[in-house]
Amino acid sequence: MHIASETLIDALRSQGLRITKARRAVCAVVARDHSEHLTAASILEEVRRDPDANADQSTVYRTLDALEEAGLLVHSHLGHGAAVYHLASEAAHQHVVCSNCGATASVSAAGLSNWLADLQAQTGYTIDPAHFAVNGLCPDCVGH
Amino acid sequence: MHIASETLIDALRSQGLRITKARRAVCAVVARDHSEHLTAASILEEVRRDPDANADQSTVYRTLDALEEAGLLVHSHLGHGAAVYHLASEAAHQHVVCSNCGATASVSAAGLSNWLADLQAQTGYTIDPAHFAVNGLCPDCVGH
DNA sequence: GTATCTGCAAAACTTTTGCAGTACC
DNA sequence: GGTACTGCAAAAGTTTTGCAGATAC
Repeated sequence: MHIASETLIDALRSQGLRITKARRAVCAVVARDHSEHLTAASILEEVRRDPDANADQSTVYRTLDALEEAGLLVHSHLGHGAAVYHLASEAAHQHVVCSNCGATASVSAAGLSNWLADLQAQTGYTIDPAHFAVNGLCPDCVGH
Repeated sequence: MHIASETLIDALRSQGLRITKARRAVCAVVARDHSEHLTAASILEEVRRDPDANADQSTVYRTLDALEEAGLLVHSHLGHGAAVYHLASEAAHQHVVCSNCGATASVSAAGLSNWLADLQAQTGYTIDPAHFAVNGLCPDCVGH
């Protein structure tokens, strides 16, 4: 899955939001590095790597919020540390995080549907498979 | 499921740990209120309600760590806020958390086994079903 | 021109840590 | 008596907020 920075910018524009240099910079990083586990801190670091495109921490958070509000981005909590951000269009996968070393694995959405339906039936909640992580021990750590 | 404060105390003792007033107080709260979503802050608050049994924040965290180390307690992350603590003996259930209002529901472990086996097969991770939450929208919030 | 956005700085919140003194065994 | 534990205070890490000035439309 690929996405152009312009797609993100256009979506912000269509929400009536203003297009600023800082927002362009954040969108560029997200579009470029969306396959990594982007945190607010790593996005900020990438933005600052470009001397023409500075941005403040708080602006990064506010831009990420705007992108989430627009439905383009989601964040997940992988455990103790910072939240990670993904494109919503790529969110149909699940993170498995090692409780010990923090390593992560991704699992496709295939095979989740029965489980999601069960959960939904039992709770009445509309389950959002994009926004969760599962903890476990990775093969390296299971031997303890 | 019921557990006596003494069971927790005894387990700490059998780990060679010393039994102090602060540890007794934390164990008493955990034993009494384990069915609620106990956070470190709420445990501290309960401990301080008893004028004879004061304890510091850091002592609460250290005691909770000791109980986890002893295998009696687990914590889960339900989203943005503080971790919640449960007795390990009660941990075989799953939390579903509303992304919007924070309401939670619990789901029994029944029906998870196929899904866990799938995850385990796909990732090689030893999945710990005690330590995760699922996000969604509760019935009240789904209408937005 | 004006409402929105930015940067800065500070605060909020949860959790961890260093250290000198206390208390358990 | 000696080691382990406690309280205090401060720090660490992530995210939020208030506000005066800047900027997009």
